[in-house]
Amino acid sequence: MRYPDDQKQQTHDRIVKAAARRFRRKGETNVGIADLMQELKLTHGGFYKHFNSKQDLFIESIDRAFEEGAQRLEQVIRRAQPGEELRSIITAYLSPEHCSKTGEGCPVAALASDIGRQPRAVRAQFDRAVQNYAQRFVRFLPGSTDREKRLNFGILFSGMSGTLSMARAVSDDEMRKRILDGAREFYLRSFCSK
Amino acid sequence: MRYPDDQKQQTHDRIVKAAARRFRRKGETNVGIADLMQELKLTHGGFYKHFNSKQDLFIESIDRAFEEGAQRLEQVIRRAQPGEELRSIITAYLSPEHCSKTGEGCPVAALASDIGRQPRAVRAQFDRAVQNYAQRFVRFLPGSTDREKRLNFGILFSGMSGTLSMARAVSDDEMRKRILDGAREFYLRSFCSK
DNA sequence: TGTACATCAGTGAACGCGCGTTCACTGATGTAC
DNA sequence: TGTACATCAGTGAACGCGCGTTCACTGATGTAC
Repeated sequence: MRYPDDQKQQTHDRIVKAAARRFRRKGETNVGIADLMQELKLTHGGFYKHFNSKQDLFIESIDRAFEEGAQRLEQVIRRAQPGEELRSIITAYLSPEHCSKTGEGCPVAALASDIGRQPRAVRAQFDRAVQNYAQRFVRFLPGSTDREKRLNFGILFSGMSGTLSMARAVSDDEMRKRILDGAREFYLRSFCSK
Repeated sequence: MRYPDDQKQQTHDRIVKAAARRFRRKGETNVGIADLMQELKLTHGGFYKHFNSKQDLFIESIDRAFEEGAQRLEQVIRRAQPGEELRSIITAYLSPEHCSKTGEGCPVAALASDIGRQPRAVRAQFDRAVQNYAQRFVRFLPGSTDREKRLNFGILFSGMSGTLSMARAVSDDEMRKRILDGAREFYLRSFCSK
């Protein structure tokens, strides 16, 4: 073969990585295959050597975005004082940095409403990605049973994602800050002081 | 004039009303002018007698969606037992009915991430609409000052909107139910039992 | 070792299609005389 | 009262454009002999 053995896989990964960011930043419909490939110094024709359709790429991108998000979270946890893990998670999630970096941030906050409009195949992948994501972090949530911890995970993350979306939609900087600060205090109070 | 005096205004309103639903159901980019006009038995050319651009329609639709949302909420409040208003609001917001009716439901849950990607003009209108919406309901929120009530309003509604978006994105019916039920209990506990 | 051939990731022109927007036009009515 | 004209909401063909997808092709390399 004229290309190194793993070249195809590498290109595939580069496409998914770039797409995972673009989809979060611009939304599903506003990402074009040609633009995306051009960013990677490739031409649009080659795209279909790697994916059957834009939808397939979107599905893989969801997975990738959750994996990135999980790794970011694990880093936050590693840097936290023992016992302060959840506090760190909430503070990082509702920080101005996370708010401004949509493309590198939480896929739920960036894509939930897009995904709600997608066909079942996409939404089923979302289910799996969320479940896997949850599994890696439930242990830091309050609750005496696994069920309870999972429930709290869903409440906390879906709530924070809504706050983040809202903060991003708002145009006034003061208003955005108030939304983020208010919610941060609330979630810390509700989940970290028991 | 060949048409009744208020015909133009009426058509304008019909377009905005239909658009407010479509935008929420399908997302900003997935709504086409021609389809929208066809729904109203009109042709696409006439659209520009009423609006300068699709963006202008989107801006008016945001207002309209919030107004509809506010009226729906006021109806919920009117039907509630005195003192149970906030409880009714939370229960209605996180109900399966609201979850399944994206087009008729809360504009924040349906459009927040779309709006975050829009130019300033659109987002500024969103600010105003949210402020006005808040003003009509803050009195039902807990808090000893107006500032505190407003803060709680933002926390509660942005949180619930995230939960709703998440519930809509998920493909598994059981999972969706768990998300909604869990969050409903949580918000009732946090905001209604003090 | 040298040569002919097969492989296949990536190229770029072309496809049909739907979009937002423009514009010359229509035709029922109100108004001027 | 009758007629000519102005108005203007709505029509529908046409515009340029970008999209997702297809496909015949390229050309550097590995392999067979």
